[in-house]
Amino acid sequence: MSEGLVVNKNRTKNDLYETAGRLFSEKGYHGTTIRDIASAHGILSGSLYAHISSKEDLLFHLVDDGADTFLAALEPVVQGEGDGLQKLRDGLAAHIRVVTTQMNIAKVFLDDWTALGAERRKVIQEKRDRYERLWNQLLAQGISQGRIVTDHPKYLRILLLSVGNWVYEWYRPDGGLTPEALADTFMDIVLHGVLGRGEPAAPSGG
Amino acid sequence: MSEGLVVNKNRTKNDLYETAGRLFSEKGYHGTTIRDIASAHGILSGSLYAHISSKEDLLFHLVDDGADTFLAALEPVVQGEGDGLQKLRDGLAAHIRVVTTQMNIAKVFLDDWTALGAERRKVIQEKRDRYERLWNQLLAQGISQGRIVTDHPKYLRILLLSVGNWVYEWYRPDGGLTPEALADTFMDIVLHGVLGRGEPAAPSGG
DNA sequence: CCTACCGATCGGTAGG
DNA sequence: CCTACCGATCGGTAGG
Repeated sequence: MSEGLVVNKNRTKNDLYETAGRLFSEKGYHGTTIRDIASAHGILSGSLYAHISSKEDLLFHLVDDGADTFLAALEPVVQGEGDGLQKLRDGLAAHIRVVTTQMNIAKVFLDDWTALGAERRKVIQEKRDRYERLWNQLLAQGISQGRIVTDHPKYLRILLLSVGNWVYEWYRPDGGLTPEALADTFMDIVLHGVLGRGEPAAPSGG
Repeated sequence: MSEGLVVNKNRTKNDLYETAGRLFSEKGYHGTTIRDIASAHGILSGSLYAHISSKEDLLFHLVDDGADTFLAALEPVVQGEGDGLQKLRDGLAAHIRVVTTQMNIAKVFLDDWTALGAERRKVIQEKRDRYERLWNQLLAQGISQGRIVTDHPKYLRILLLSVGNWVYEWYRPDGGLTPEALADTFMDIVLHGVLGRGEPAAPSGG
């Protein structure tokens, strides 16, 4: 019965990653000090090294976790059966769901991975490439089914990922659209276009 | 006649801003030291302070310059006469032109402005708000002319700016599309959509 | 996880 | 723009 009172105990490594992720997301990797992280975690800076071996270790863990999260969200969509249009929408929703529900990890993955040393950056670059290939597959499926028609699949991919990535810059969890509603809204624009039937304005003086 | 030999002299403040902009863009504000900048500029770190009064001064100048550059590019488009569709395309082209031809300034403006102190961040926030309002005006013009039809003008603006901003993450000046061609490609997708005439896949087992 | 500390580097200054 | 430097803070360690 007294276990409800046990707070601030039994902090796990996950707490530490969460704290670091929040701070890196807010102030960037280089803008966050070891002492910031330790202080937010409620310990002294030297004590951090009982859990990690370097600041960059912390960054790599978060970035790698971010990469895996995006991959794990998209892979079942690409491999699934069904209509290519629906799958594309599901892919965008999966991406936006990661960005909105794991905003810190997504932001650190997207923004701070370049702070990694060459070797670890290469590991992440490979996962980024894999993620891009998954998107190409997803688009290729919709195109081969005739559900998507475009002369510029590459720029359609760039457009979708741009809009999906940029979500972390403006999205606020409280009171906004759900990730699914967001994906639907963006997909509606991209699928049907926004061109009206109005005529071009007459050249002035004509 | 000997003036052709006078090199590495007469460095101006603009050289310094360019150097700082390049380094901030590459490694971020916090990832760049005063000594990095001085060294790339060919002087010692203490000598920088003959030109600037603090590292944050340097950042503010670059970010503010970036804000003004985006505003100056978009304002004539919004105020100009003509077809709302063409103006929207011109607005996107103007934005992408800034990002691609002044990539360092654009990146520092978009990425590093949050490193500013509260007061200066507020100055930039106001210019960001102004820029957003300009985009809303531009969209409203196209909508009132009936050239643009959408239930979600806010998300159309977000989509266009997302795709415009993210350009700095992947664009490489050599061998890529021109800013105008890029804007045309993205606008084509957004105006006409990419929905094919294919039928939805039949439910499996149906 | 703390005490106590390390060498290196940070942004910045005085005086020329 | 250099010489010569400052106090503060950085990431990290030894020993408990």
